[in-house]
Amino acid sequence: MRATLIAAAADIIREQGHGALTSRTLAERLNLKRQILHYYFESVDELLVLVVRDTHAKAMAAFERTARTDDPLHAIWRMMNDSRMSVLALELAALAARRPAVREVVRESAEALRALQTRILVDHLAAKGITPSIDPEFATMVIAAMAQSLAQESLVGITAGHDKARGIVEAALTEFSETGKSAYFS
Amino acid sequence: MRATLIAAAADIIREQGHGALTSRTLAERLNLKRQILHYYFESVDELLVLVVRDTHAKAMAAFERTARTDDPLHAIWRMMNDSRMSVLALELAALAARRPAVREVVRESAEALRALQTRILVDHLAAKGITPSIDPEFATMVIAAMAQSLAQESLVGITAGHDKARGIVEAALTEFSETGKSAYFS
DNA sequence: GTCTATACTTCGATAGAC
DNA sequence: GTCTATCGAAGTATAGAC
Repeated sequence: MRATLIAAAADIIREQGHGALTSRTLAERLNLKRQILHYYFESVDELLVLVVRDTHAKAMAAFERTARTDDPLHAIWRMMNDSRMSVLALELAALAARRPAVREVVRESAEALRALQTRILVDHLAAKGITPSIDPEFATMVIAAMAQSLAQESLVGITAGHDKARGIVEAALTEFSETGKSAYFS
Repeated sequence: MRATLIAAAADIIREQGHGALTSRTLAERLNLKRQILHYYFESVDELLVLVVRDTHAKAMAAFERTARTDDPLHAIWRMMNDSRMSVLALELAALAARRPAVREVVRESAEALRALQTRILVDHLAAKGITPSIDPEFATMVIAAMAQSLAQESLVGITAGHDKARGIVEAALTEFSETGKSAYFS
């Protein structure tokens, strides 16, 4: 039941934003009364921390799976452009900025995910015998920044230039993935 | 007095996040009672829309000034990395995602700012007789995405890799600004 | 384990005194 | 123009019945 509540909380945050997660909205989604939250969790903060930990564990596992594919760079880019992941990440980051109890766990999660993505990139290039002409951590940061920016803009209703931008990024990833350089990001 | 309230609202949003702006916090900052908001504005939504419009006007004017400097690309990058601007932009975007009344005006603002930045970039390269090897709108999007991402991470307490990333971006801007190409972003 | 009942706080908003 | 007073709605949280 704790797991059910954590999953439902993540769904609400993803679908309606972190401001929409209250004891009421959570309970209503499961046809329960709002006091149920305090039976399973000490406070809303405790629930939020568990949502972050659960989301983090799933994201780490998913990124680790991409490392075992032919084209890990594109797989990472596709995952970060999946709105189920990007919107939730966006909301949890926004939440962390204002909730001290959530901040530390989000910070650790973000740093671990970045390190994992960088390691996947480095391993992929090493396996192909490529010495990249760009700092791998920087490449990871740019890819993540672009994916988050596109997601954020979509939430506000901005889509102009998105298809073009995705096309350019994907072409650059293909080149980088094969040569370690890029006409766009090298 | 309306202008004073709008400015104070922007300060609260910048310093404590959009969730901290209420009729109470706004009034207390000016040593007034919370009902004052409803004398000057119909609703909180109306105030927020005016905060967005005011912020937008100031940002447009500031970016237009960068067009008349020697090095408009670095000037734009510096402005977007100024935390006074980047944090407020971040908060207003987050607000827009959840407040329908604010969404449209933020969307228009973001699109106009992007168009202006792209025009400044195109004009700068044209004045130097450079034909860029990268799409100017895409370059604008990447620069904005990086600046916003660094600001967002800073709010969560992440600073690892930031100095390195800024160094790489600035070196790339220098090269791009002079040749239309870049070893990093071309 | 889930419920009812309840306490306390803060929010946005309105009415009306001064 | 700013105040006091007041409302209803929604939030977190606790106590106790079943």
